[in-house]
Amino acid sequence: MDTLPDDRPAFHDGGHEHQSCVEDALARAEDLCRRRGARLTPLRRRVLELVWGSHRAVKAYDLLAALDDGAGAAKPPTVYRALEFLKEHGLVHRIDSLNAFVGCPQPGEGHSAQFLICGECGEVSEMNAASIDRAVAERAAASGFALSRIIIELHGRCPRCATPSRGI
Amino acid sequence: MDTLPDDRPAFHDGGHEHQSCVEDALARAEDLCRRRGARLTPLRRRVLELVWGSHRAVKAYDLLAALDDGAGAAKPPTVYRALEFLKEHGLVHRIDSLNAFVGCPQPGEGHSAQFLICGECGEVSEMNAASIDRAVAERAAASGFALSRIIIELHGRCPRCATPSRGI
DNA sequence: CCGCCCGGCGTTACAGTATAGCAGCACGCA
DNA sequence: TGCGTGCTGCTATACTGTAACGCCGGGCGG
Repeated sequence: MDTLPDDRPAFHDGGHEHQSCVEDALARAEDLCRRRGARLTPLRRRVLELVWGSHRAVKAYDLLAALDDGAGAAKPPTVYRALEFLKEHGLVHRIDSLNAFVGCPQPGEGHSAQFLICGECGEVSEMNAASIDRAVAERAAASGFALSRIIIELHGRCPRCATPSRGI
Repeated sequence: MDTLPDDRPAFHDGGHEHQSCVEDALARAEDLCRRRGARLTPLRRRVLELVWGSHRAVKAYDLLAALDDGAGAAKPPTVYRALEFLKEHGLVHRIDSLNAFVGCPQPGEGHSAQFLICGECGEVSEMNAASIDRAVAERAAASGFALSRIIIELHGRCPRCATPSRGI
C-alpha cells in the first residue's frame, strides 16, 4: 500500500479575491466536461456558478430562488437535475448532514473527501486525507465489510472562527 | 495519547434471537434513564422499541405509522420529540445519509461511532474504532479546526451480503 | 387543600426537501 | 424528412421536519 501524503484543507480569509475561485472552478468544469464529452449547459453552468458563490454549502431551494430571474420561478426538478449532473461528474458534493451542496475544488479525480464544516461562519472545506481513508478502509475490511462510499463530515469551528479575534 | 483498542462491529445473522436484542436495549435504556433521572415514558419506550425492531435504520414516518394503533393517527411532532429525547440520551443515532434512526447498542458512553450501512439488506452496524477517531482528530487539529462532531457513515455491503451464499 | 409551575403530549398548520411522470423543444443523424 | 436522444419545463405529490399553542397531570410551596 503506497502512502499518499495528506492534502491540506484550504480555508479562505474574508478578503480573498473570490471571483477568481469561481472563475477557476468554472474553467475546471468546462475543461473536465469537454474531455468527457459531457454537456455543461448554460443552466448547469449557472447552477455551478451559484454553488461557488460562496465557500459555504448551498441549499437546493436557495439555488432555486437565485435562479429565479424575476419572471418565471424555477421549479425544483430544474435545480435538482442540474445538481444531479454536477454530482455525477464530481463537480459538487452533497453534504448530507446539511442537506446542502458545495463545489468540489478538485473535480474529476476519485479522491477521498472529508468535509470540515464551520458551525459559525458556515464555511465548508474539503480535505483529502488519505491517512483517514486508509484507517477507515482497514477497519471496514477487518469487519468483512465491502466498502463502497465513505461519508465523513466534521463539524466544528474553522481556524478563523476558533481563534478569538484581536479586539474581543 | 493512550491507544484505545478498536471495537468490533457486530453484524447479526438472519436467525439470531432478536427479541433479546430488543429486551436488552430496553433494559439498558431503563437503567440509564433511572441513573440520570430522565423519564423514559411509555411513548418514548415504545418508540425506542420500534427503532430496535430491526437492525436497520428506521424512518421517522415509518415509526409514525407503526405508532398508529388503529384509532387516532400519531402526528409527526410526537415521534420527533421522542426521537429527540432518545438522541439526547444517546439511545438512538440519526443516520444523516439516510434520514433515519438506529438504536445505539452502547448508550451513555461518549463513544466515537462509525456506521457501516449495508445497501443490500439495510443493516446498520456501529463501530467504535478509536483509531479512526484519532486519525480524524489529528488531521483536524493540523488544520487548526476545532472539532465538535464527527459524522462517519460508511456505505457498502455487510459480510453476509458481500459473500455469495452457497447455492447461487 | 389550593394554586402554581412545568414537563410531556396532542393538534393544527406550515416549512423545507425531493422525486415521478409527462410534454415540448433542439439537435444530430439516418 | 423523419426519428431518436438529451435537456428543460411543468404539474403534482411524496417525504422530512418544525413552530406554536393548548391541555393535562403531577410535584411542590403556600
